[in-house]
Amino acid sequence: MSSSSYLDSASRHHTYSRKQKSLGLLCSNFLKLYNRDDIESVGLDEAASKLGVERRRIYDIVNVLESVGVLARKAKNRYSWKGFDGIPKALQELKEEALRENFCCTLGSSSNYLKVFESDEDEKPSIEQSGENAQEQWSSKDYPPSDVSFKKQMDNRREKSLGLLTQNFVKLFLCTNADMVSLDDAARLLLGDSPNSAQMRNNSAAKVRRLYDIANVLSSMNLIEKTHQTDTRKPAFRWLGVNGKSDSVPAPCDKPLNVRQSNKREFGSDITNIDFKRTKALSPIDEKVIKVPTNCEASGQHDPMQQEKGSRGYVYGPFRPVPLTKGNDREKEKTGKRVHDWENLASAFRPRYHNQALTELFAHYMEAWKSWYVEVAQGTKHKAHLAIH
DNA sequence: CGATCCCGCCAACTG
DNA sequence: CAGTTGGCGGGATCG
Repeated sequence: MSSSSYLDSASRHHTYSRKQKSLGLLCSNFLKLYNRDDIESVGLDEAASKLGVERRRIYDIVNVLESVGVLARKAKNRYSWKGFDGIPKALQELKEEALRENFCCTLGSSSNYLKVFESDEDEKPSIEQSGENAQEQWSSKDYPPSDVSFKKQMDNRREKSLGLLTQNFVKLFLCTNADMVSLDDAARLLLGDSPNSAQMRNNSAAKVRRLYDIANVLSSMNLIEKTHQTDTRKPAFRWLGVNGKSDSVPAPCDKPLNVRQSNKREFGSDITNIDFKRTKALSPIDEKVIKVPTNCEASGQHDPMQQEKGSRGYVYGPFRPVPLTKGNDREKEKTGKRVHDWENLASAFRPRYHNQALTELFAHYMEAWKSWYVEVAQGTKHKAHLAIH
């Protein structure tokens, strides 16, 4: 019962908000749900139902998370959770791989493209067993050991995968000395847009969609930040690195500053993504397709309406302040204070508000704002002329 | 309008 | 062959 109230309220203020279903938000929720030390395995179905989204969406997230080392494919329907701790290593490997492949570039102006080759294999699973026999790569039970077997178009599919795209996207940052890349450049670079081959895969537009997808989940992890070129207003991405603190990125030289520390991003109010269809699915006869078992309290809850815009489009969902925790550290607190057992709760029924996380987030928002304010106050356009050019 | 990007069809890949 | 993965791009939303 009560499931109808969703539709009811949805149709009432027929306000379908795309923001509430964004990949980034979903990723945040995914992270909130699994980013704890007692997690070591993640099931796709499990995640999908807990988060209240279709399976397809989980794949999107999982793919990019895996590319960054947060997850590792363990088996069908199963991923092992590495957590944020896995990121540094993954990035390191990506960087090495990039160098090895001469992925590096000069990222010139828009007229300076460069192709991104993908030699053969991609990254190694994770563990490097003194590989003298590194032929244990992905799948391929026993591919022809003979020669490279022409082309080896193996993974013709993987060629254009979100995962690979993600890795290349990240490599872009790891290799470049400027940590800001515009959307177009990224698209151009990752596309392997050919110089004169006219209507080559002109789908740059199509690829851009993927880029947005990737950017969204990467953003939700605070690895990057969506912005725009300081004067061109052109959309761009800035590398933030692992948890705000510059990680192992080489380039310590140039690039003036860049207060790389802005934890923000609209984290959602509700972990579950109730199924408010887009306005179309008005299936006449078809029953309401509510996939979430639901029946949590279904009255006035949810209320997507009450969110207020932050200074720059960051929305805060309705959160519920919690007495406990003054948390100042995200991701794995040192003071192993055993909070609630959300894991269980989550299993029992759909979790709704993640008090603790939200509280922490709020603190971070404040912090981020402060730093921004300072940053802005001290010469708005000033640390701008770096990046691309 | 153009920039974003969600949705979900359906093909490729497993098992 | 059924189930799992996940390209791909139509078209709704956002700004």
